[in-house]
Amino acid sequence: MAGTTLRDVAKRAGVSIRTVSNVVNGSVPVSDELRTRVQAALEELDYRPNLVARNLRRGRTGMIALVVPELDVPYFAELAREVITAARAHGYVVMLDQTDGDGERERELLGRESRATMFDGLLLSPLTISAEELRSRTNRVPVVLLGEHIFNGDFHHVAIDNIAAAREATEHLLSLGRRRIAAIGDQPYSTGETAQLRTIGYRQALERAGVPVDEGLIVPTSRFHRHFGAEAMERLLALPQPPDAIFCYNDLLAIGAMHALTRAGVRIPDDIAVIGVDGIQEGRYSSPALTTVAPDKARIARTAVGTLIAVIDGTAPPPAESKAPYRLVVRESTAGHAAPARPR
Amino acid sequence: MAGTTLRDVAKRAGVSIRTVSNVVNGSVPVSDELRTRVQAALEELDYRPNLVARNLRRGRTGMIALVVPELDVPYFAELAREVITAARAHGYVVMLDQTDGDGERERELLGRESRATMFDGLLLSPLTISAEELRSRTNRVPVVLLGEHIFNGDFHHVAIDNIAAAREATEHLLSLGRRRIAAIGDQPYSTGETAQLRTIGYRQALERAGVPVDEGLIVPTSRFHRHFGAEAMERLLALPQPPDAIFCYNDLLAIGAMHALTRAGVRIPDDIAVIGVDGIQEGRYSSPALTTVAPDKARIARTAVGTLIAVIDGTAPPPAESKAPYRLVVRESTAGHAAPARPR
DNA sequence: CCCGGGTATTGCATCGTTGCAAAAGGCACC
DNA sequence: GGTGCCTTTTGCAACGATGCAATACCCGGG
Repeated sequence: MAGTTLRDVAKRAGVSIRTVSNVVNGSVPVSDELRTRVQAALEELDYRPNLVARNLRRGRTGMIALVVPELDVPYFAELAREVITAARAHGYVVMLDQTDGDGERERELLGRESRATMFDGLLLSPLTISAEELRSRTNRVPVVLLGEHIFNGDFHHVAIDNIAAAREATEHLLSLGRRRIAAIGDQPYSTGETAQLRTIGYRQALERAGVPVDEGLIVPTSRFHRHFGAEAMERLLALPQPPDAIFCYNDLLAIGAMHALTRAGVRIPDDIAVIGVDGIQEGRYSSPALTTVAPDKARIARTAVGTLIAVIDGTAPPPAESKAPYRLVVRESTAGHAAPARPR
Repeated sequence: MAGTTLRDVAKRAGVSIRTVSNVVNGSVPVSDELRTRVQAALEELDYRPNLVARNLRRGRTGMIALVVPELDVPYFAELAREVITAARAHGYVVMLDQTDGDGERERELLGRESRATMFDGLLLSPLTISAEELRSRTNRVPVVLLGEHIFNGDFHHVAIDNIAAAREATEHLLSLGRRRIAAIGDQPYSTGETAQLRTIGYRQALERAGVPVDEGLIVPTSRFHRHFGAEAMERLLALPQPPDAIFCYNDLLAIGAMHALTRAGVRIPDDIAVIGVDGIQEGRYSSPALTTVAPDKARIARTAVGTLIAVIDGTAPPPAESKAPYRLVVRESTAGHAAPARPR
């Protein structure tokens, strides 16, 4: 049951434990004769270093944790993939955990009995936890935050400019000549910072264009899932004067909204144009294909991982906010059925 | 930098290290007086147990690894979510890794320098690695395999009955009166075991119904992504006599195929009916909503995690194949536009 | 033949925790 | 008052690896 240890190999090769260690690590020179003998013993006994022991001794585990609300939300899955790739490039592996958007779960993560001590650092996509709590709880575990959640400079933080992104999305709809533009996804309560920023951007665009804001066209949703997008859309369709375009705060809401529109026989984009945010792969193959504001996930992941590792190594500058790039990807849901499908 | 240790707390409370440990673990009785004093010291110094040290001492890490080809493939993301939930119920956390379907990466996972020793067990969804390699490389690391990949009883293994599932999918299309049924997703080469099983089921259904198999309607795809589904569909549409139904080997292929159909102006299901496999959430909100054979992912996850932990604890029966349940979920892509959208 | 200087090898301590078993303390009973 | 038993507390060793510094070895030069 127990694995082979350095001691076993040493005994077998007739050398000291330390010499075997030297052969394994290659840091200290070892004579050809002994190296050969030791390597043979390593092979024969199929030695694998016990990483737990190594980690204890070295004081580092080579693991970082990525904590997201839900893994089966495509944005997070796609981001996770990029984070894993970025971390691997630095020799780190990634432990994934999901909080289900449950504040309790987020707090537990940082609590007394948390596993946080097993990781060299934490990438956190916080949903409900406050800056205050975070500050008081993360005792010198390096942390980098992902996504907007208003923070005051205590933490490194990687996100897109949500206000600008929302403004550009709305401006795109305005540029099509639409004037009754609805917004789906506001969260006007304490933990909906990201949503609130997007609402600000939406208002800015309308105001700049001189279009009055109709508060009835701003539909809040409790979460950013397809189902709530469909529900909100149905409510909007029931209005005496329905909108002619929809800005959804993420792609899942948009896909739900389009589902409701299609079922209701409304033509997209002819009757109502739809735009989302996130740039998930799903939107490329939806019918119609979804126009979206796509954050550069690979860039976000690289920046976040790079920053986290700098914090771990103690070479990081003081905490700062890093704005990640994004781009508008125009597809059928705002541009008619002309755009060709693109291969992956 | 270094965290507070038991030694620090002990010094502060004026007791032995061991007593502090007893208070922290609660396993051994401690007098009220000392407990109070120790707890105060724990609070003041904000002690967090060093899990790496604890793991080394206990010989267990409480971590299992889940290795999948790609995290941003919805099926795996959804499965991962269930695995994390199931593992948590047993007090385990899950480390996620992806191999990108790269055999090298899979092999590296089990090699000399792998991190496998950090985990109590491995859940592996192998894509290209062979049973032979696996057997020779996994030295007493408990392993449970997910998904079909032909194995000969050396490993615990959780999967649906792919032949039966494919047969039922095809039979569903037959029951609609369709006779020219195409199959998208065959992989007639060494590492495409899952696909090959589905092809067998497809053939069985046709044969039982007395429908001759048209080899030209079986379209292989290198991978199970939306893009390849669309590509395959285009090829089928170019046939002199196109099919009237499509069995796609997974939902992503089906969504790609539907995308191509919609662009080509083909009506679904009126002209061509489409069915997939996997039961991913995306299919509920696609236009049209996708009929699918949905494996019970929660059940798969619970069974796999439960089995793995049994292996870890040494209480597992000998390796066996465990067949997970699945069900046919009929939606618009085979049943017209009658089915109501269901909330999540 | 002895010594200096470089390289190769080794022993010891340590990372922070827990298992084990012995020591210390308290109490009741003879 | 001494003995034995039970409870609480403690010391020591160990998990398996690596950092440090001391030792052993080898060679050339005086």
